[in-house]
Amino acid sequence: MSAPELIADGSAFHSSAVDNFATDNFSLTARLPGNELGRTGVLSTPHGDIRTPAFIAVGTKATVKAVLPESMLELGAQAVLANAYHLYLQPGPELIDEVGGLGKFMNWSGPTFTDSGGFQVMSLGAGFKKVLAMNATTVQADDVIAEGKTRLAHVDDDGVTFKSHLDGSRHRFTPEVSMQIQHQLGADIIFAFDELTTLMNTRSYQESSLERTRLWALRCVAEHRRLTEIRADRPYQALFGVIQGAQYEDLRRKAAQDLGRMGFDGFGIGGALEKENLGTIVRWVNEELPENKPRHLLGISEPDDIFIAVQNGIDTFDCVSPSRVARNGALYSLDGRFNVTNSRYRRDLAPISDDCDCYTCANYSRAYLNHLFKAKEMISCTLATIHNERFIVKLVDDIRRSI
RNA sequence: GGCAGGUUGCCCGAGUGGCCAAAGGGAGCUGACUGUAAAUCAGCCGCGCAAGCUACGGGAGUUCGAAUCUCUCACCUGCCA
Repeated sequence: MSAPELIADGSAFHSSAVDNFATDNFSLTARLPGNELGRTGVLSTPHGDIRTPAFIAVGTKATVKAVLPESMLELGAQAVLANAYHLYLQPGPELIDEVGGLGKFMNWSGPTFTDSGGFQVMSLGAGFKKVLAMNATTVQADDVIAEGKTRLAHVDDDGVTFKSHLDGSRHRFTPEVSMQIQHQLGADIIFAFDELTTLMNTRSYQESSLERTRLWALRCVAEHRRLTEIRADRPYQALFGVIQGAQYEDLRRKAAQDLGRMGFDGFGIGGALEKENLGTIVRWVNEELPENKPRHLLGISEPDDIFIAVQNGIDTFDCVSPSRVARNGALYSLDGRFNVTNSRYRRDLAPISDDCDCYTCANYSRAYLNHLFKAKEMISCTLATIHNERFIVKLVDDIRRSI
């Protein structure tokens, strides 16, 4: 479906029946042979199509850090994901609404996503980022805070109270508020407000949290419908529900069934994902979700994770890792990730990765990158990010072509 | 020429009798980073596997014990001639 068609179709979604509310914005184009879940497709948005599987670059504060939008386009990024919490604090959703929405504001003409602020419930709250997708731990507690950090978010059944990390001011997010902000930001694909737990939480906390997220999902759908009708002149924004449930099969399957019936346009899979169980957890969820809806894996993109995710039916995913890691001097190559700051690259005139077609590899050596990082030159972040983003985009392109 | 101050590990710099192989930075080395409180964070950082050795400008002393006190030499920095 082309963009104008989809906008025209928007009116069709204003019917009152929840089940008919969602868009028909996704079409499957191929399946991974001998595999029930893996597939390719096209996800249509008012700002263009996304060929899936696709890596969605993260630009939290309406910028992929250190890189121009033009460079992102050039390296093949299909869409960008920003963050409602961060843009709410700065510069404020009213401003972005006024100037014509996120894409226009940041000069990105392609598709855009916004995350709901749900991630910040965890990252500013319990704050143990380490248990997101990495090593599990046997310690279980419901109120652990990373050492040396002050808790900035408190959850209750109605919503979350945040203390701004910028100036300490208090803010309140509810499912409705998140929807309102995301409608003002105007991204093509927005996410339901959810609570992100960690692997540290107890089973009983996971259960009550999941129920909270389910009720929030219902409220998000209702508020999204209301706002969509009010703002019927705008391009339709697709709403994705977020499946939580941590490492528990019954909770994951139940969440997928529950949200699968709520009339979302697509789904995000989020929360505590033990790296070793990533494929299994994604499979549980995708076996339950409606097949004709896009599935986004939130916050995952290490190369090995990408293969597993796509095999198990993921269509899109986003991740800060390629850009964050790049800014810290870690670069992807065919032989794995390495730190260019290591002294052994001081005189290495080879490009970062053999067989990479990115701007950085075409023009610069490891030795030069090593120097730029050592000298703390800003361009180091730019060149390294361009490479890592291209590396992941190309990897996913290659996977898509092979399906 | 006189008076005063100074010389500490790769660099800057704290330390003025034992708790000093010597604070803290920086540099160097390594690691981490998965819906971004991140151009961030963490560890190592005289030699030796160790017992131990060598170290606070050089040398000589005082003391059970000196980076710390005394003498002397060298160099540096102020101010006065």
